[in-house]
Amino acid sequence: MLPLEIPEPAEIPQCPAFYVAGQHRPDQSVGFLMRKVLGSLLSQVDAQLSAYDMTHVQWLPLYKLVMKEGNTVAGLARELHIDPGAMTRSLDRLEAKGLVRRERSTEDRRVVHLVLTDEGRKVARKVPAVLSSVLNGHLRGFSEAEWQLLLEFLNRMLINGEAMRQASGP
Amino acid sequence: MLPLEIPEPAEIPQCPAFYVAGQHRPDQSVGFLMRKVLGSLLSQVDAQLSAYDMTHVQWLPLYKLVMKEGNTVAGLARELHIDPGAMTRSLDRLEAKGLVRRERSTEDRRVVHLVLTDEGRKVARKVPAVLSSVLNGHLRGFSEAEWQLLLEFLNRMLINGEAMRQASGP
DNA sequence: AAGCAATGACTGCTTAAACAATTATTGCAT
DNA sequence: ATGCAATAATTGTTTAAGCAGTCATTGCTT
Repeated sequence: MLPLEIPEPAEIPQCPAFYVAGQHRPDQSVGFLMRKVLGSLLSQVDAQLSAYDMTHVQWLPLYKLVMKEGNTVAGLARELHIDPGAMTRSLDRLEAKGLVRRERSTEDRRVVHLVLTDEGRKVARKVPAVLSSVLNGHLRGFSEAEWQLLLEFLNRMLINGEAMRQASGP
Repeated sequence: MLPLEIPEPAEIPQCPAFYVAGQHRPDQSVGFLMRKVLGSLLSQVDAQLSAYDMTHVQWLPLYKLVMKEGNTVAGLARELHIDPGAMTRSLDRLEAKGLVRRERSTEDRRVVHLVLTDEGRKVARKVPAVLSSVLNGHLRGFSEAEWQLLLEFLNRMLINGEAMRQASGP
């Protein structure tokens, strides 16, 4: 006999069990849905920026730079939640394209300041408008209150996630 | 003179402009927030499944297989929104680990049916419970109505995205 | 029945991400 | 002042995603 495919119940007690192991339909999973929505957002921004031969891996750092949210390798990596090593190599490509320049800091000789070249700034300045229009387009039909509620939900999930991390992690 | 860093306004008219180019704070962007939430979800599932030496790239196909949502390379690739070529190579690794077996279909000799090995089924059956507990954990404090509202919001964003795609795409 | 577009799986190539280890520099502590 | 932990950037290696192109098979079409 083959073993039945009924998964074991989770050990962790849950207050309201929205999801029961092995019983959710994919279109009801916040995880899969968010995955799809995020994919839709990114692919549409990418499409609108394809004229500049950039994909989100490349325009995200430019965006953060032009918005002045970080101007070092480690800073950008933290902002974008990617590994500093990966960031270094992405910046290599951006530098090779002449969009970004590296300048070793004089105060702290460990850090490298990243500065947009004129060409880089020209591209980076296109990003915010595209980003806004794609976000707004996906929110068509939402009321202001619904939008705020969505942001609140996402923030609450983040806080819950952080709490879980601290409970199990260190 | 350097050019001022004020981006041009989006050409596409928006009904309620939730986002104005260059003026949003990162913690108010549904995009960045969803990115963070998704990262939190995946990293916590990964952590709980790390005993099996698997990351989401590997347990996602197993999950889809055990849930019987697709049993071919192309089918899984569609389900997971990744490229068939990437799927082939992921399956190579899963096959090398002895978790999945490929069986050429007899009816349609183009397709390869994917079947979980006993070992693969053993691992795959762990996934749903972990997935549920992580999702429920991130939804702690949500009422049933709030959960449903969140799902509704995400679905509406998806539909909007689809509409935009058709308007600009083909 | 022959031609042909569509489909499924796969491969080569480039870009990218995580992880670990390395080097240089800094600041803190005693 | 010296030692030492922390930080910044980088590199090597493995795993992975996207894209284009290939080959075999299928089914439609006329």
